[in-house]
Order: sequence, then structure tokens, then C-alpha cells
Amino acid sequence: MYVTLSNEFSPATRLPEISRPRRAPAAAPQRKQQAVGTHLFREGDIASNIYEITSGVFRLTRVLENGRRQVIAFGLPGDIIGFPNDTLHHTDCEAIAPAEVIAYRRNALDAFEGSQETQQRILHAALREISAMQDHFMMLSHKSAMEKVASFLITLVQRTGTPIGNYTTCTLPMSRADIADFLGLTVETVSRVLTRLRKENVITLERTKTVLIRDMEALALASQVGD
Amino acid sequence: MYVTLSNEFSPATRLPEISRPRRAPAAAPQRKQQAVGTHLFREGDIASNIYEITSGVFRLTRVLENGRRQVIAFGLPGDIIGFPNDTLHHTDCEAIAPAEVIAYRRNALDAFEGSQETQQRILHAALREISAMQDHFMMLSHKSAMEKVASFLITLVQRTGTPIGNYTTCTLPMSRADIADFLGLTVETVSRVLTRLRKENVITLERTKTVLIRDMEALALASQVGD
DNA sequence: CGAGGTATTGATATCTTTCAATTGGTGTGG
DNA sequence: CCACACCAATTGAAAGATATCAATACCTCG
Repeated sequence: MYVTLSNEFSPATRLPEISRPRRAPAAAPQRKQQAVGTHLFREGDIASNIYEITSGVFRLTRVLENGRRQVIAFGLPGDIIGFPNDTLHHTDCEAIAPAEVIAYRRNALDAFEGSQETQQRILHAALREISAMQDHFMMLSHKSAMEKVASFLITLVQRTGTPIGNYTTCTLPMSRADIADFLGLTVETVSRVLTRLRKENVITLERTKTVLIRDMEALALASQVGD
Repeated sequence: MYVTLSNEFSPATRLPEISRPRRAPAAAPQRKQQAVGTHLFREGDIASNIYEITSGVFRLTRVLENGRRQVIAFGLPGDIIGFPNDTLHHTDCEAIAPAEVIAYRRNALDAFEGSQETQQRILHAALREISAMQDHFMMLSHKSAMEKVASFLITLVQRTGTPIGNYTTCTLPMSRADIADFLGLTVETVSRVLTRLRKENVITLERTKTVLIRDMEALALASQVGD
């Protein structure tokens, strides 16, 4: 799924290129613009749609009993989001960069509704999602702060980075708090790790939201679990 | 999914009772016994089947580059395991208690093969799995060692426990190392937490593999994320 | 009964969090 | 256009939690 931070494994929940619709599905999917700060759906909403992100970035969150928030994932172009648990969405989903999605009717999931093809697409996206999340598990449980942040940067750069000369640059549309919540760290720790990477000339930070990878090799090394 | 350790949310990937097969699917599913210590499948195997566990316990693991092992999940009766990423299995799967499964042909997933009904069942199991894994995320990232172990015990007891008088008992078919790997802790920490729970008269341990819950309320309390 | 793996317990080290202060960036109104 | 205010990010010092290293106790199986 989305930003899963496992360079070593499968490349997140993206639709297989091959299975692009070759004919229009029964109920035509709907395009939808989504402004920054607005919710595509909220936890508990009736899941009437499933969405494929065509551009922008979404943040999927959940709120714990005690009010603390967990960032479940970041949705990037190509991802499918909004898998319902039953009939309800189980996360909040907010655009953190101007986004566009394609909405598929939820009951495309139900037998005899929606094309077999759409159903296939979604099923396979779900299976990829599961695989990706399993990768993320390993991340969360067995990696140090440095390894987590480095992995996060790598994944983000791989999926949204743009090359500049020999280097690659990439925007961090999310706040430090978002990153921290996603990785299971605190803001301070994330900040400290970024500072360290900066001081070691692995990355450069411009205006806190833009990162330039100066030494991808070192970053990759830092993301590896050191025994 | 399997043992997801989120009492506060959805109850893991089990098939919805309602959607039990009402008629035999095209290709009849196969029953299969699985002895302790034997593998149902291994990472990298071609995923020819998907399995529904009818009894026993499985351990799903993955191996990291450095040789360390991550326990992705424990499969309990009612769970569906073996979701393929593409055509390959992405975890090892070993029985840790004498088990029995129903095997469904993998290509039941592909359009026009297998009954629509089986496909539905699997799709919905996959969706539940995703939801359950998201719960597990929160576990791994925002809970302390005590909270993790307590949550783990609760889930296990809820799914496999047997009442004895006012108390409930339950077997831990997995080793401390398995539990530690699953929760992202070390064996020592798991052991220390169990000892503490024992000293506080919340649980009793008999022969290290059997746990008796003496104070479920206290255990539930210990599993809650304390601000 | 003995051997070998598994679990527990203890002491110490390491990492991350927490608390607190400072700096930096952004937007608004004078 | 600058100044202020507010929120986000960084930095520092100390506390807390878990990991690591090491030793001992406990099962289980030949």
C-alpha cells in the first residue's frame, strides 16, 4: 500500500499496468478533485466508493481511545484507498497535497455488480496491500529510528522524487508529526535523525518541506537493519 | 487477520458467518492435515492455493536480509492465510499446533475461474485482513511492552481460550521468541512482562506454555494505551 | 539421568522519549 | 513592507524504557 517503506520488497499497492480497463465498466467511474485539508472520507463514513489516486497525496489516519492519532499510511498516485471493512471506512482520509482521484462504486465489490474486471483490479490491489503492510510490519518492529526515517525517505523519493542532475529531490507534503506518527516515533526523534543525515551530508533540507538526496548509497545503507 | 492484537477494533480476518458456501464451488476445496513443524508453504513458493484454517495454529514468518526473522502473524482457526502477492507466497507458514486446513485453488481468484462466491469470500477476507493489519499497526507503534503483551494475551484468549470456572485458560503454542518477534520485542522483555503479570496476580503460568487469566479486568487495563 | 534447548533473572548499556527552551517560517494587520 | 503572533521544527538535558550481555534455572526428550 501507499508509503510502505520497504524498498526490499514489493512496490506498494499499485495497480498492475497490464490490467488497465480495456473496456468501460458497467458503472462509469467518477473523477474527483480534492483540495488540501479536505477529507475524502472519514472513519465511520459509509463506504460508498473506493478510490484510485491519480495525483496528489492523502494521509490516512485513525484516532486512538486516548485521543492520540495514528497515521496508517500515505496515499500516493497509483494507490487504491478506501478499502471498506464492512460497509464503513475505518480511517480518516485527508488530502495533504492537491489531489485527484477516480471513484469506483463500492458495490462493484459485490457479486454481479460492477464488472468482473473492476472486481479483479480491486482484489489484486487488496492483495498487494496486504503484502505491503506486512513489509511495513517489519519496519515498525525491527528498525531503529534512523533506519525507519531513511527507509521512509527512500520510498518517498522512489515514488515521488524528481531527478536534479545526479541527485534527486522530493517534497515532504506531510508534517514532521505526520511522519513521526506513521513511523511510531516522536517529532523530536524524527527531527534529530534528519539533522544527523544533514550533518553527515547525506541529505539537504530546504525550507523543511523539500529534501535533496545527496548520497543515495549512504541513505540506503542507513535504512538497512544493522545486525 | 490472524492474531492482530486489537481488542478495541474489528475481530480479525474471519469469514463472515453468513457467506458460508451454500452450494459446492466449481472446483471442490481440499481438506489437508498439517503436522507440527511442517510447512504449509514457504516464501517464494508458487501460490497454488489459499487456505482456510479449520483447526490448529500456524506461524507466518519472513526472513530479513540480515537473517533475522519477523513473525508476521499467527493463523488461528477461521483465518484465511496464503494471500499471494503475485503468484508467489510472501511468507513462510509453519504449523505450530496440529492443524487442518481447507485448500482453495489459487486461480479461484482469477476471473471466470472458481465460483463468484469463493471469490467474494476471499475478497472480503482480504479486506478484513487489511483492516486488522491496520489495527496491528497501532499496536506496534504506539504501545509499550506491557501493553503489547497484554493485548496479545487478550486476543489469544478471546480466540482460543477455554473457560475454567470464573477464569479462562489458554495454551501458548508459540515460543517466547515467536511472541517477541511478533510484537517487536526481545525474548527477555516478553519474559519480564509475563513475570510481572504473574507477580501482580493477573495471570498464572503453568509449564510456560499454558496461561491462566486470573484477573481479566486488570489485563484489559494493562493493554490500554495509557496517555 | 543427562543434555540441550528454552525461559527466567540480573546488571548494564543504548536508544528513544519527555520536558523545556529556542529558532524558524508563514500569514495577517497595521 | 515591516512587525507581531502563531504554529512547526529544531535543539538540549534528563529520565525512562527496552535491548544487550551474561548467568542461572527450567523443561523436555532421548
